[in-house]
Amino acid sequence: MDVSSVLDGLNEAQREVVAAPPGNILVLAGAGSGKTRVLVHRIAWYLDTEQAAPYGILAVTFTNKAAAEMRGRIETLLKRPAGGMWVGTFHGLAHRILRLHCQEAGLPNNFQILDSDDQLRTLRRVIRDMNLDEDQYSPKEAQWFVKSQKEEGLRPQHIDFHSDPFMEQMVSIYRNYQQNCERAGLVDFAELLLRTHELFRDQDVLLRHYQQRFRHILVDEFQDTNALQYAWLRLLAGRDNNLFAVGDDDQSIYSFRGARMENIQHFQQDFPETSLYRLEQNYRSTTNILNAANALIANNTTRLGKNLWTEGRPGEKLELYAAYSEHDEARFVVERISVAKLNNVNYQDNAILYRIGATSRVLEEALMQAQVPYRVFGGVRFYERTEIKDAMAYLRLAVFRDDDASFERIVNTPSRGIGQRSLEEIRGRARQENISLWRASCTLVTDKLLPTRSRSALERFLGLIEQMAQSIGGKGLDQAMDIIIGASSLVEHYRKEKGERGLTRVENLEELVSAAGQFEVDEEVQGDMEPMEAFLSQAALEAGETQADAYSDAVNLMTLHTAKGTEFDRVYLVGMEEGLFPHQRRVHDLAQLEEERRLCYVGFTRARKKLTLSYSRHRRMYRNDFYPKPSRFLEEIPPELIDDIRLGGAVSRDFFNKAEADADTPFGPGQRVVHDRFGEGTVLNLEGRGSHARVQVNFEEAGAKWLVLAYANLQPV
DNA sequence: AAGTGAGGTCTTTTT
DNA sequence: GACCTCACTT
Repeated sequence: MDVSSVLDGLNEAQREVVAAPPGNILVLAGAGSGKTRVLVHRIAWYLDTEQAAPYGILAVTFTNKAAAEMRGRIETLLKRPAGGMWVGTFHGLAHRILRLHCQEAGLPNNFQILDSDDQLRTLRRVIRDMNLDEDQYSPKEAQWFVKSQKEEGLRPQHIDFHSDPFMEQMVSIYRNYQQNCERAGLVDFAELLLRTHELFRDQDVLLRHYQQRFRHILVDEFQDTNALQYAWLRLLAGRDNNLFAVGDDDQSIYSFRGARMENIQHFQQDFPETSLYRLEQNYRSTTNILNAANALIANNTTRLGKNLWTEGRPGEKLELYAAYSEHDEARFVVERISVAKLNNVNYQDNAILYRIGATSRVLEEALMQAQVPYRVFGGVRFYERTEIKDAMAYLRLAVFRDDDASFERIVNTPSRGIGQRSLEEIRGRARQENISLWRASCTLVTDKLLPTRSRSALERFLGLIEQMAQSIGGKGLDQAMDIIIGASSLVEHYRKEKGERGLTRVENLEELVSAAGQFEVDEEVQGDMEPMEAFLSQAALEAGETQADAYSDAVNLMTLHTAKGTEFDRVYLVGMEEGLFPHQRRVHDLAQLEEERRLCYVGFTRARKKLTLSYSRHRRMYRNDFYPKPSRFLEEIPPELIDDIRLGGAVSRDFFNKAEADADTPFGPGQRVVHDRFGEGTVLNLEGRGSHARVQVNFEEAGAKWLVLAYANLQPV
């Protein structure tokens, strides 16, 4: 085959990486430098030069989206399906391995996956059963503890609690939780990785099998790997295989979920004879944007070092808007977007980014008012919604009775007379005999150990599940789902919920039936699984989308974290305020502050043509008023790269010094207000203080007027 | 056992 | 402003 086509369209540095001799390779690739591109071409190059068969390649990412995209790009490049290659997420691949070797891994062959929500519920249960104070031993904290211990590769018996009674108790919680999971055949996310790691570590034959198979291992976004994933890779790569890792330490923004930037820094020590490459040419942004991003990130001390450059033109300067309130800020952004739309900039080429999700509300209101279509990324995903999880729990229980998490979830949903008392009985029995809740219930019913009323309620529930299991036998997935939902009375239950909420839930349940109908076993990813098995695990492993219609022309709203990996012509980064960004809780520790700065860097480098920053001098959040200072990150940008803007032509140069002014008047120029008699208008000017304060408002109908604030009863819009 | 109202909390996110 | 948990009532 023609090798040159794989190298076509790559720059010198990229070509060098793609065609590098085999061995361990670390590629430090800056934002927009063609990171994934290089990885995809590297795979194609292996195949085309016949250094590897698809069967010998393992490509790993973090998200399902990235995995799907990678597979698609490989196939496009090769112009044929990439059969036999393993492409997936760490968790997806670990899951596949565990399914193939469940016996060796000590798991039942129909084990189920416990998602974070199930895990938290289970832990809360465990803590209560231990009669511990939930304030002292919070389920959240226990969840964090269990997760981080597992990520360190530690089982309860390995943990040294240094005779600290609190830690000792945490270890007990971990132990009991794990016993619960074993009994119920449940595996949480971290467990997927840890089990696989232990499997490889303890079963030499298996390890050697996979080591000999996957001669070429490729990892994207390497800076996001956690300790366990790193150990996993080290084990699998062994001494002889080729590990190809691509990452950017400047875009490491996930330490809070266990990611270790150090993994990049230790790579060269841990993987012998590593060749290091850098990709520093950026193909995305203008010089002005890149210079701002470079200047910003240069303030970080713990960097491997990299400087992005571009051959592009300087482009427009950055813009900075100092708003009077979050409403003013939102209106400014919406107005910019609307004006741009008139100049043929599509809505979908704009993104509004923010540090925390709560910021989106005001922006959404402003967009809605201006009738600008938008979509918000993030939020609760399809398979995470209450009603969907309920229906899935019925299905899971019908398929696998020992699934305690599902049992707990639906035993009394909808309410059927099985209350706390009965449940305590069931749990006690389960613990005593070390059996699942289902089996405990069965013995309680046959031994007639409950009050008649509770017993018959429980008996009806057991009968319901048995009957479900029978009637879905041999049926297609969608039919089975339909039967389950019908028999569960969930629709009737949720229809009772007030307002639009209940309606959406019922719709979602209907949607679930069609999702089950459309589900196809992905041969490349789940070839070894039964459809039902594949469906249930997929629901847990990839919780689905939050928003569907990707094709419509709409403004994109998302948090900075969600924005990683995306790019847009025009980016609006709002809320550039101390306390909000960098976030209050992350300014006291240098490492955390630097991660905030990297987050800012990620935000800047999303923009192709135009980057607009804004902050507000007044922000009402939760239930408090804040008068924040502009973010320190703004001061780290060379001033000559920024234009600073005021609507109506008035430009203020000294925005850094006057953040505290006008703190006692709720209105500032640019603010939209409504007056009882004159209707809506925009504040033009302000004078005086206290009871003498007057505002000049330009009303849509009545024109410009001066009003005394104390009498005018103006309301912000 | 089930339904209602008060009170506390509120980064970021994937699997 | 919204959500979740808990305590109280019916």
